[in-house]
Amino acid sequence: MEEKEISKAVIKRLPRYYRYLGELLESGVERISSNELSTKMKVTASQIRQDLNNFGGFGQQGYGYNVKHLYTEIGKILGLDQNHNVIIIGAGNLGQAIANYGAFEKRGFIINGIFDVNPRLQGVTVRGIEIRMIDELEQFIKENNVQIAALTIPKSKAAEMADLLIEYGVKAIWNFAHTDLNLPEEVLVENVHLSESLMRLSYNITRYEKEHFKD
Amino acid sequence: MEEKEISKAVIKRLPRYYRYLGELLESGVERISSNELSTKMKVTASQIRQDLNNFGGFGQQGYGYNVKHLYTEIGKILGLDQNHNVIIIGAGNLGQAIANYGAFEKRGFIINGIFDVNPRLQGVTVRGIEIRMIDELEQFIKENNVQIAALTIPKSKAAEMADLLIEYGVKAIWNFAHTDLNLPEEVLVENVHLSESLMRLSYNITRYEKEHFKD
DNA sequence: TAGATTGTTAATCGATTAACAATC
DNA sequence: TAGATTGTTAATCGATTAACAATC
Repeated sequence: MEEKEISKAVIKRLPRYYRYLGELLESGVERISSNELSTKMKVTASQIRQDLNNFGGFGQQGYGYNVKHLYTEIGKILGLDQNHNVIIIGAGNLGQAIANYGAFEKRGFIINGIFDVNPRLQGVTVRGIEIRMIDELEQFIKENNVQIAALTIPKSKAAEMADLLIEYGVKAIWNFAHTDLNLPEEVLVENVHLSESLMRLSYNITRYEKEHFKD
Repeated sequence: MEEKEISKAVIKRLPRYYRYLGELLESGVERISSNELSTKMKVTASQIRQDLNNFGGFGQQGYGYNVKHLYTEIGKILGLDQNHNVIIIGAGNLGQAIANYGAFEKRGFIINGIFDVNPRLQGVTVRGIEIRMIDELEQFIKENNVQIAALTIPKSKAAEMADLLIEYGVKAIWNFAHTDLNLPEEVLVENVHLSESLMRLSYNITRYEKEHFKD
């Protein structure tokens, strides 16, 4: 069975579909057409149909899409029907923010460990999760089948720590450090570069000001 | 003078160029060719030259690009040569993480206020910045010429708060709430949807597992 | 059956890469 | 001047949108 490669652009949009469908589901909507959804989401109906058809025919001519069914199916595609064990490396504000955000657990992302280098934090708990020291890392990853590590440490330490995490068996890194990690191809990395996001905002402010107050 | 519209794809890449050039500068590199940079950044040299030429001819034939000069120029394009006043709405872990991240100030993003609804936090300081109550918001925005608001509150309150911020004069919103804000066209919004980022990671893990352990 | 809406092919648009003349 | 490398045009590739036959 030849799996056709799904483009990154499509994958990037999937979680947003999932979010909108979840909200529709909550508000009791049973079915929706690509056209109605396109109005809500401000994308073209054509794109919605094209995107969904990458994964199968979820709709029905003359009817549209069943919200509950589509929601479930996209959830499966995104792997949200399975649990993922997550650890957080770095118990600073950002690490704690992630640990405290309950909605992740609801989606199957189980945070079962937080690690830090600061000995003062040893044993402190965040949302019931004990902060551990790095010397426990290897054993913990292996014993708890940890798949994802959220990396919320300064960039100076990030590359080294990422190597270690991969060596110990982590499969994917959610990287909040402001640097690119150079890891083997099979390691999955999702970067969250907040400073880059802020710079894009700054670019747009600057351009807007130039356009409107040029003199 | 007719400004040609710069594509979003290009703008998205600019901060990454800026980061790499900053690192080169720090390590004392004086000049670099599109080819060398392309190797470091894992993009094509052609793309680098095309991207930069949207903004002007920063290079020199036979020489390449002067690192210092290019760094400065990209900084200007991104608006990092000017200060931007930022407030944070929501003094939770995420809000505090942003407040505590010193590198933003270095880039001209001056955090001069943090707001929350929790009266217990009134007067508490984060990195020397006092947490204020929402009833002070309007006056504060106007008196301090606040351009950017980082929105780190639960999604149930986000839309309403965003409307308020715009009404009070904020020009741009850095949105961390897991929802889309429907604001007037001229308001600039940069979304950071962490749950969507995590879902993309989950998608890739799931697909990877299917490919390698299909049976 | 008539109406609605999908799934899918074809057309368009935009972004990336390749190529090379210009020029330092 | 010869070599290197840009700036820029042309070619390719991929993603989005439009159109419509299939079908519920």
